[in-house]
Amino acid sequence: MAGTNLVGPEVDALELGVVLRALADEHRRSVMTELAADRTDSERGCNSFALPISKQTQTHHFRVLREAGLIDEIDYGNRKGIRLRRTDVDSRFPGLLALLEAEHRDGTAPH
Amino acid sequence: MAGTNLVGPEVDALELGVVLRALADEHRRSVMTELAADRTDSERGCNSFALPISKQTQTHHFRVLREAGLIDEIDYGNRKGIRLRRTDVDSRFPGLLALLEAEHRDGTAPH
DNA sequence: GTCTAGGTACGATTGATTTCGTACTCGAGT
DNA sequence: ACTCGAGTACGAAATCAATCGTACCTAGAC
Repeated sequence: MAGTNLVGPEVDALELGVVLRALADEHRRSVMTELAADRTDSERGCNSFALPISKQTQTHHFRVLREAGLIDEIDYGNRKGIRLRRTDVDSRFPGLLALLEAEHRDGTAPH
Repeated sequence: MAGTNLVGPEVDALELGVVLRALADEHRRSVMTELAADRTDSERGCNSFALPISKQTQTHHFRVLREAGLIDEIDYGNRKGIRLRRTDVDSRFPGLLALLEAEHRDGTAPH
């Protein structure tokens, strides 16, 4: 029941190159802009992002985000939770999440 | 003698995806971190960056940076100048250059 | 135990990106 | 005019990244 947290790099091991390569992909960036815009930092399901790609490819993208140190993945066995590593990212790359949050406002249709 | 400025996108046309893809490459990012760290924003020669790649490949990388809107390229015919579009980048993506500048401090050997 | 929904492992394919070889252009200097 | 240094154009090779098909695993519901 208590999911196991899949490992990612420590705060001090975060590398800008890896992070920027992770954010270069449109799908991964759309995930990150949503996470950055949600200030509650609540855990989210993997398929709450409505990505127009197969589940195998989603697995790949979430792994890239985790290995870049941007998110935590919590493995429950038959499902998975995603959470933004906001404090870590903010401390290592201040201003980065603000850029993504601004992009989310631009990319979200006004309602 | 007065070089012609090669065209890049207007400020409002800068796209985060294009910018992040441009910054994902190590060589292009090393150029950008150097430019971001130099607060005088002086024009620089193309080969003042000591990139360990052929000149054809350098041409390619500088073009990517220009088309992303990050730099201006001034063509003098037999040589070329590079200048950071600091105000444009700062106004469209505030905080981005600060991230690159911080990376320059980390990546520069202490002397 | 069986079934099902969500996720992963592995491999193959496809597409994009980086890189460079060859040939060419341009301007400065002699 | 000739040469030289710096850069570009074009195309090919090589490398890397995104995508998916098939098969498999896991926890929960029945």
